[in-house]
Amino acid sequence: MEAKGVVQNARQRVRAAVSADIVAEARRQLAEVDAGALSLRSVARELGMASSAMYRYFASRDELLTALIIEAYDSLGEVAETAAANGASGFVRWRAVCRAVRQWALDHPHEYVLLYGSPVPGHQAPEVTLAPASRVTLVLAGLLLAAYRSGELDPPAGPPLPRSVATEVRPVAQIALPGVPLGTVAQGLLVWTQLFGQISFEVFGRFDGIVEHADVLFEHAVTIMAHQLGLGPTRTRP
Amino acid sequence: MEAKGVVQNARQRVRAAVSADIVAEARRQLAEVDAGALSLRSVARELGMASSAMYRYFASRDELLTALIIEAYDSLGEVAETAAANGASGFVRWRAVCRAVRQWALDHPHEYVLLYGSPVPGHQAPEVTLAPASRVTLVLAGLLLAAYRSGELDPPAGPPLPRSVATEVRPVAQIALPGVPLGTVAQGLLVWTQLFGQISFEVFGRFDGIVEHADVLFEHAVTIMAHQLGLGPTRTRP
DNA sequence: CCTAAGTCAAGAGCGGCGCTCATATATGGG
DNA sequence: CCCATATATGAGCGCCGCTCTTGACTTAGG
Repeated sequence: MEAKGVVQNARQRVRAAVSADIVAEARRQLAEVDAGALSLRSVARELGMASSAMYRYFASRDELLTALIIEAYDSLGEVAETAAANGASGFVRWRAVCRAVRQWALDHPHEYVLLYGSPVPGHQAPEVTLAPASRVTLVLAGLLLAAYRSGELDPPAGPPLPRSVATEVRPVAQIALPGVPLGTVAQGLLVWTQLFGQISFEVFGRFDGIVEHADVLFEHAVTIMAHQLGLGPTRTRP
Repeated sequence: MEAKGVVQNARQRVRAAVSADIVAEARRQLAEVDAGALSLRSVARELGMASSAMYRYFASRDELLTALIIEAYDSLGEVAETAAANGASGFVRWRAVCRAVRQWALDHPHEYVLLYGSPVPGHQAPEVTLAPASRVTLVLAGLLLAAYRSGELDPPAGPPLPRSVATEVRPVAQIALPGVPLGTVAQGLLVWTQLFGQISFEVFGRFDGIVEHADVLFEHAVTIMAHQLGLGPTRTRP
């Protein structure tokens, strides 16, 4: 067992560099071609190395895709965290995160598809992606929790929460939103799917010919969702 | 120019039959493998014909996929239309359609992915898919319109509708929901994305490890969405 | 300093893919 | 019946992911 410091010997150093180059080139190609069409051989060709040499760095095409997925999740997660960092009210922070996630999706459509589209042919999300994948979700949950604790949150409106839903939602609440009313937690889950449903429809082109300015609808959706969460902007000053 | 009747000569007859066989076999394989992995050669192999013979029936793999997409849209559309056909109230019909669409998605996950997942590698939705694709949407719109006309619909609640959203939504309203308040139309669009966002999250496995019984959450989502539309079950008898 | 171990890139090769094309075979209408 | 025409075939091209052998290079130890 050796001392594991940041300092690496020359071998590890060049290995890490080549590995990074491969991922970078793959990410570059992902901007031009979709994940299904991304090929190891093409990446190798562009890097001037034999395709077989790839397998010293990634055991399979799947593993390279996994690296790209992690990178993308981290990129999106950072964007979301940055957006959530500042903001006078919970609503403002919520809106900032929504806008940031949408903008990232529009800026990196192929990577968004990689994360939130249909599972890539044959690709099963491995364990290692779970943590980076949860960053965005945790940002949203943190936002809601902070708003609740600062008393910004209206109690859940609308129909009463069925017992079955309360039971279903309780574990989530205990882990991510302790103390928050279960009705609000349930709304949080619904809003979570709605947010990504909205973005996915736009990125996947499902609004084409139906909604011309998706940004206008998105802004409205953000407001409505905030309202559903009890995060209305009208309540900033009681 | 010949007389175009239903009666076909033997050539056309066998051609149509073979074509149908190809689509059927492809659909069968789609239940086992995802769209990206579906191959012409495999279908041909199973049908006992040369792979090159496929190209007499479908100009490309893309065209076969298009045929499958149309078939799937029609299958889903019919399910939705059937579900919407009966029901005492708008809410009951709405719920029936939601449940039917979800169930179809769970029963045909690969086909659902084909329709509502990320666009298949290189595949651009061709003109011919537009009509079948809109069947489900039209069912939902028809439902809403009928509920409005029968006076079942509560006026839109929540924050007032910004002018920009009203402008954006007006064309949709004129085409599909004439007379319906624009606030409700906007809600309709949001609920539309939310419905498929919810189903997509479930089919794509995004609830794994977070929500155990997605059906419970779905039922709740259906209720909440109805409430947002002004279709609450509490208002069935004024 | 020289050798043995460990690491790496390269190239050939396997089977599968979409797709094309020249060629052979039925088959139906005149 | 005969021939134009629709249909089926198999070889082949250039991709793909992936494996395996081979040779070269770096590193560490005697």
